[in-house]
Amino acid sequence: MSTTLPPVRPPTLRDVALGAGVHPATASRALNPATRPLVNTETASRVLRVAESLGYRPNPIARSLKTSRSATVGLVIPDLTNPLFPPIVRGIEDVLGPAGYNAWLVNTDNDADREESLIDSLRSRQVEGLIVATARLQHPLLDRLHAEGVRMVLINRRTANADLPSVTGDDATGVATAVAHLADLGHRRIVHLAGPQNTSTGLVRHRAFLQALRDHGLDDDLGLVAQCASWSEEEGARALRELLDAGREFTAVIAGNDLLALGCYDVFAERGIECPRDLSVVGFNDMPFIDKLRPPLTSVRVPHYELGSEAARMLLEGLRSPTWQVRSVLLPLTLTRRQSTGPPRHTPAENLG
Amino acid sequence: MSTTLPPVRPPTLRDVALGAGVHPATASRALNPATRPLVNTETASRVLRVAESLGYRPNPIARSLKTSRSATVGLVIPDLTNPLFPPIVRGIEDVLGPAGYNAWLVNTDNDADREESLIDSLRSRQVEGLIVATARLQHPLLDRLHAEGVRMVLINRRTANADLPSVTGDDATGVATAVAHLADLGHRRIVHLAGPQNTSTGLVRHRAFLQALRDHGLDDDLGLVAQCASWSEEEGARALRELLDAGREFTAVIAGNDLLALGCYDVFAERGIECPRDLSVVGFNDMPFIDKLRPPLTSVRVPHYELGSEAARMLLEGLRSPTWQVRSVLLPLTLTRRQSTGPPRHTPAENLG
DNA sequence: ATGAAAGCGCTAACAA
DNA sequence: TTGTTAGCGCTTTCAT
Repeated sequence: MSTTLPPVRPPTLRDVALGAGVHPATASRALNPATRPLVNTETASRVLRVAESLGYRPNPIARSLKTSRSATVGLVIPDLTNPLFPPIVRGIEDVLGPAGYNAWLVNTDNDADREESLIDSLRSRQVEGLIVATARLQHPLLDRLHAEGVRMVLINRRTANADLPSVTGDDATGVATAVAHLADLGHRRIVHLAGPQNTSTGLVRHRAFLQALRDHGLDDDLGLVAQCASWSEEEGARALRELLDAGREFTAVIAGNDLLALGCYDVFAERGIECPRDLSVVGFNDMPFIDKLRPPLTSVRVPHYELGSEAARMLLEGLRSPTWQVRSVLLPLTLTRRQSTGPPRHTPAENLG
Repeated sequence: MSTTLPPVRPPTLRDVALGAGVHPATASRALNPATRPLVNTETASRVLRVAESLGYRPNPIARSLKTSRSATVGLVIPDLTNPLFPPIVRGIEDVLGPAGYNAWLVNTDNDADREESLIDSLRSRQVEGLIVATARLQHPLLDRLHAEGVRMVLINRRTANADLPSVTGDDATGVATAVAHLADLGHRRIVHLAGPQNTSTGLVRHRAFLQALRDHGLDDDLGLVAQCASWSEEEGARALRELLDAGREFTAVIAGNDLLALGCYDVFAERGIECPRDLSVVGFNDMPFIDKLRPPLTSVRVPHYELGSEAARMLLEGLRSPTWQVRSVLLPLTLTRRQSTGPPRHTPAENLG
């Protein structure tokens, strides 16, 4: 004997206005802290009370449609399964949240088409800015977005186009520190597993490596660098095997990142190489759990959380000021010394008393 | 002497309609594949041509406002820095993408308030469903959402309320397999580091452990379980120390998950315990890079990618059919045997010929 | 201090 | 097959 109830529809601004006996426009003004001063204090509090009692929640979609804003920024990640990114995301969210912004994450899987379509979908949802972790040195899509005036900060990697604001690690200094550490231990023949040269991290670390060798008066013949096609364990293992098979003599390896270094560990096991007695290794990033390896990996620590928080701060600044002073920030890196580096087995003659 | 140009406004449906000489409604029908059959083939192709040439992109915000739909689902993650989740996300996106859906990720940081506000923000953005990885056994918020008819699938963990559809690993069987493996190796005194008992994974694994001990006729006094307050290395280390300090005798540890097992490794180093000679360890999840530990960790593999893809399929089904047959799925787990488990040092007397 | 009116861009009855 | 009309829920001139 029950009467049919109308479907429960969430209360709208109109309902609040009706309940408070005011026009929707007035209710809108009362509800928005920025415009609240425009309305009579008593009226305002009445509106707020009614809104509260009705459980009114403003509809952000309607608001976006009207204002073309969304209080949201998009986060473009190449591969979430890389342990690098979660701390970056955390850093970004910790800054964005208190500022009233949400972050929407998308995962491109390192696929340029997917990247374009995802960025498209974010933009059409009125995200107010982008934080992009997928930069390649040549990146027409990002150049175009920048030209269109899209608010955007690159993170972790940069493009060759220095007009795009970015927050990255100071890779060159990081590599120099790693080389200095190994040279101090007595190493004279150091090799580098270079990451993809179409990324700034791959290229900068590679160049800095060669420069550091020269600075320390170490051998810098090109045979001491092996190219990796991707930032993966497999490529790291392949590259190290290549150097060993070519009969190169070396006592230490600087890997372009920790995943490449992880690949080296596989080769150690495979070929009975003992680390660091036979070969020292340095990684890059100091990613989570890397200290749990045997031996724990010496790695150049990149402050990922700070990368994220700094990029978020920079973007917020850009969203606030219409004329945006573009900057690029390099954050300092530090070497975390662990047991994967030690003196070379045969101390070179020139180092003996 | 330049005239002021109007700001470049992205073309709207109206612009397309104007260009094609039709009414906006007709243009809308032509543009939407589902309604295209309603319009004259020639007209349709004309509209499409104009849309193409104008670079028209439908505005999903306006569409959402009108239709109350969004082609988007929300993904609620407790802590993205846990390596568990990236593969889950990948599995979800791989199913959602081809179905025309986007996923928006949010990170609750295990904070119930943050969780509520983020879910709120997703819902107000008209997400059509939720995949929730934050379930606790008692979870009033999720109960309420379910009661409100929100389309939702729990993943990895469940609530005590079995009405909520879920996709989880078959933890009980997984634990039984681990115990069987250790028993086969000759272990008689096995301890368990139990994860938080307010999560289904923590509780189910704990109970299954006790059951498995009984099934194998092993000792099951309660002193062989140590409680961990969180799924962290620190708690794992603390719990193991507690058992050792209490003078418990045991030859093997089943950790509630890999992070707890990682904590055990710290204690091994600290106390000069050699694994597996002095103590065997089994982890849970088989998370990335866990095979790179020394010794590589034996772990119960949870098929995270499949958890994600299955949950996504289930949710899509729910979105399509108004009457949703709620199911809960348990995916089978498998033991990945590595070098952290071996026979106990002293084979118990009853096992000697 | 408040109300009236218009419209953000789209879709879905309904009518023709 | 196409056009008319109305409205999703909100904000923002403009007028009072």
